[in-house]
Amino acid sequence: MPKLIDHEHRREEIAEAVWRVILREGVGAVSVRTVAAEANLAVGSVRHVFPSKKELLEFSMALVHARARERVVRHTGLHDPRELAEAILHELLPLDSTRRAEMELEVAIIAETPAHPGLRAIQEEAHRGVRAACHGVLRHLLDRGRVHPDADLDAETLRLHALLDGLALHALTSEGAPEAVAERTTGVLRAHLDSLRPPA
Amino acid sequence: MPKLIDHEHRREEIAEAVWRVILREGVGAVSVRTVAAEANLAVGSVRHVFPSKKELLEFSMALVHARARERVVRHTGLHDPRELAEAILHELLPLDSTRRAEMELEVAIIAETPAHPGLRAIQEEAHRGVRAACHGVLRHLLDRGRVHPDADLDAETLRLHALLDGLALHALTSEGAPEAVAERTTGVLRAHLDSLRPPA
DNA sequence: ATCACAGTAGCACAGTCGTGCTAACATGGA
DNA sequence: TCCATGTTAGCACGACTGTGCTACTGTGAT
Repeated sequence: MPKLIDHEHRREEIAEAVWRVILREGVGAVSVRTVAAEANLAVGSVRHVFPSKKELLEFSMALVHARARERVVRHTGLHDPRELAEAILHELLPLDSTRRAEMELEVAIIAETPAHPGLRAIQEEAHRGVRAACHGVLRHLLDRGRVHPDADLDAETLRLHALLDGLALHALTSEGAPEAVAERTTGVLRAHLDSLRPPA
Repeated sequence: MPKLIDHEHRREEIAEAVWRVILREGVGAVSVRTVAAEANLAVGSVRHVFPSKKELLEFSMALVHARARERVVRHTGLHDPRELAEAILHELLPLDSTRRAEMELEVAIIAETPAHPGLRAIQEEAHRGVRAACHGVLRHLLDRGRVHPDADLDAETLRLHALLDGLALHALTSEGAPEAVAERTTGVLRAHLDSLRPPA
């Protein structure tokens, strides 16, 4: 038997190279050659693991969502419902460079769907995941009396989800120091959750 | 004097060809050649008006915003504050094919900024415009007693703006019949404006 | 020591890209 | 009628693209 390579690990290394290229030069700069150079591999090696560009791109984008999902579930043990809510929702906002990169990649995915229809399903699955997270957070808050009992849970889920993604988009495109942007973003989210509380 | 061409008109025709290419095949498919073909012009004619691809792309994207702005200001005469608010905000949501196309182009602009830094300023100007529209709408509602007088106008502006763009993003990516999506989107917005009203 | 074969390296092909450039064309003022 | 010139048309260049393909390398089980 010849030398064996951990395929999954290699695929993730290459996907991360794809990410770096997109963040630095945009999706348009992603090519088998640029990615191979970024990963310090020969083109042949990349194509050995990803036979076509389509698979390269789809795997890289799906991995973005997988990583985010991992981070979110890591918070599910928190007890205080408000703490849990903010921890989970903050994972889905571009508050540091890692999460910011994820959001930039998310936009790139959406923008690329006309050219790569295979990305649509990947994007939709992530969309449903975030929606479910919003629903879960609100349900938890409602059950613990932190949300007005007359609230329409489904409607509030739509509103929170839209607010969350809108804040994410704005944090991505707005100018200013990262800390100031993060502070403003979390402030809006905090105020929104406050506005859902039952009267004291 | 030889044949004269209305340059401004020609530029808009070409920009609309750029839009069609982006919507059908993605930003990556925009090239001097594909755009010339889409506009039924020779490459030379396109390059006569837009000497480089950079200018072609930047003008096309700026025109997206100009068109949207035109539509928004057309509503400024409305009397009822709530009617005015919804009319303006609806112009900024992808509720029909025209506005949907605009939102797709908006995402393409954001995704292209790493590759074309000149688009950043264009995007930021549009961002400030929408923010100002949200502020104006809320100020108007507040002055007419349709918003709780204790409300923090600046904070509510940030929240409404994020909600609006989040709803726009979701209307863009969500599956389902366009009418159903539009109904759900406007419903969330209506509920949000209701939640800002002073107690009866 | 041998050798099957996973992994690496890279050439070749046909196609597209942006841009510099020249040449033809057509038209309105003289 | 004639010509200056705005407009159109398109060739040429070097660079880049995705993919098919072959040749080489190194390793670990036999």
